[in-house]
Amino acid sequence: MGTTGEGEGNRIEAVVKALDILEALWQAEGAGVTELTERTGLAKSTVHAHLTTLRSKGYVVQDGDEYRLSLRLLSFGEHVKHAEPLYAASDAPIADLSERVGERVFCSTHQNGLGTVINVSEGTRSFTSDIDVGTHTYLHSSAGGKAMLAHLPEERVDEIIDQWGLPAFTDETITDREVLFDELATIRDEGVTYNRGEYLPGISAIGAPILGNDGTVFGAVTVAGPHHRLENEWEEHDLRTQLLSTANTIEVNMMFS
Amino acid sequence: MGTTGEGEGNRIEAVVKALDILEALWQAEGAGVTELTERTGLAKSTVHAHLTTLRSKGYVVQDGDEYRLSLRLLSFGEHVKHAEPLYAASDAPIADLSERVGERVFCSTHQNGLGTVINVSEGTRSFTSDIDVGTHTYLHSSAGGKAMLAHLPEERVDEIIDQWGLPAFTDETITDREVLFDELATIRDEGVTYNRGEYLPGISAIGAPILGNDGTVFGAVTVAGPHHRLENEWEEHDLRTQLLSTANTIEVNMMFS
DNA sequence: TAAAACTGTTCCGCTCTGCTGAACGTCGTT
DNA sequence: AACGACGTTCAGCAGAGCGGAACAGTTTTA
Repeated sequence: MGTTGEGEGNRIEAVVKALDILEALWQAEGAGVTELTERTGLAKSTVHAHLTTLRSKGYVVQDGDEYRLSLRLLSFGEHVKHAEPLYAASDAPIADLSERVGERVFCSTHQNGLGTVINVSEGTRSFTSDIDVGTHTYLHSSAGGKAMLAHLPEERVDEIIDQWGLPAFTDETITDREVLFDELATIRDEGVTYNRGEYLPGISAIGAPILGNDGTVFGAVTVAGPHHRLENEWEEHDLRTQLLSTANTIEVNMMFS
Repeated sequence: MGTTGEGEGNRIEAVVKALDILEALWQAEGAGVTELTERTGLAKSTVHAHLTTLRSKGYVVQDGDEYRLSLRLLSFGEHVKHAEPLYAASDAPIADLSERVGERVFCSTHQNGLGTVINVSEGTRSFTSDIDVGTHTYLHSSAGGKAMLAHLPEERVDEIIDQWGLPAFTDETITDREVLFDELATIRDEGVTYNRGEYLPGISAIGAPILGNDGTVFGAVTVAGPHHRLENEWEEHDLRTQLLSTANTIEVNMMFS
């Protein structure tokens, strides 16, 4: 996932460097000073000074010659999760849906033009994947993401494309602006989106938006699974109706919070 | 909870300030520039510059005149949670225990001389409390914390007391070094710890350590609930045995990870 | 056994940058 | 219309962050 975001002129370099180090530490799942100098391109002494600072504030722990992210970050994560109304509102509904269909169901929202998974309910037959709570996704390449894009103002969609582009993950990924806008139009008619291997080969998904009274998008619900299995489900159990029902339940929950 | 940690001489001030702002933003659950200047004691323009930096890196979002922590922090939180072997190892066992006893069960670990709750399983009769995943606790005032202290080297316990002190939360909190060490000795005999309103009035808890083969402590399991209810449970269902069994299950799980 | 090649850590000086206080623009209120 | 609150911008000085090199360990190599 892209690291920068925007240019935005006057940033405090020291803070940017500290955050770069945290991100590198995250990717590396723990690393030594030298490894971090390679990953960040900073001087060894600079990395060291930052690590000392981060450790003294409790965000990093030192374990012999290895530095790792500390559990301090957990409280931030839990905080933002619970601060997001969708988290509580989606908890029961997605658990219910995943139990009925047996597949993985997740609820995501958008921020800064990217999607973030904020709640996951495993199905009994869930495949293993790298999608978990906290995962960031591009909006154009996921079912839930497209469902959200379809209900954002068109100029906002343009901004997002300008900022993040339309990178391809598989041969099926939509990379053309016009094609995307066409699909968004049909989504608004049908109420749900499909994703057929546009992000991961062989993995399909169905997504529905979660809307407020005034039409603003709060997020999306997505059911994901292996391509063939989902196609069957879709016929047998009328997945579309169940998904819309779940989304609607979440919408109602959102009104009382 | 204390914010600093240690003196540690040469810290990068800009980074310290950025983290202070993040922490203030966390406490305030979103705030404007002016509120943050009051909370942090920094100049308004300084706060603004930091917020711009944090926003450009995606850690903070701006919503009109209010800044909030972004969902970006969620990926960090989930990362450290899953990087901690205790998380996966405790998931099933504590769910099982909380189902049987009906009370809230949580699993915590220690880092930097503080406890952190890394997994919670709600019981059917759980009371509402501010203890949740990510919550930091002082080790001397919680059942699980004392269970962990009891199996740390004595000099390490001294260090921790020197660093964090023995602050009192209720009249029952242990504030005397000798008393604490006496209690730690009896804990090692009995295998479990009790907490009778030492952190929250009227709330009791029972904790057991999670130990490795070589005797090192990985963490602790704790059952918490209203005082009178827990006393009954304790008699009826022999909570101590069930708790030790759960702790042991987690210890076994830890060996295969 | 010695030395070479790694680590993480410290030191010091230069330059650049982060900090501040004040001024600006823009809302909502009185 | 004047006021007060907010977030934002500006400019200049002092201090602090940065990097290169030297230090102190530990493991690997000859």
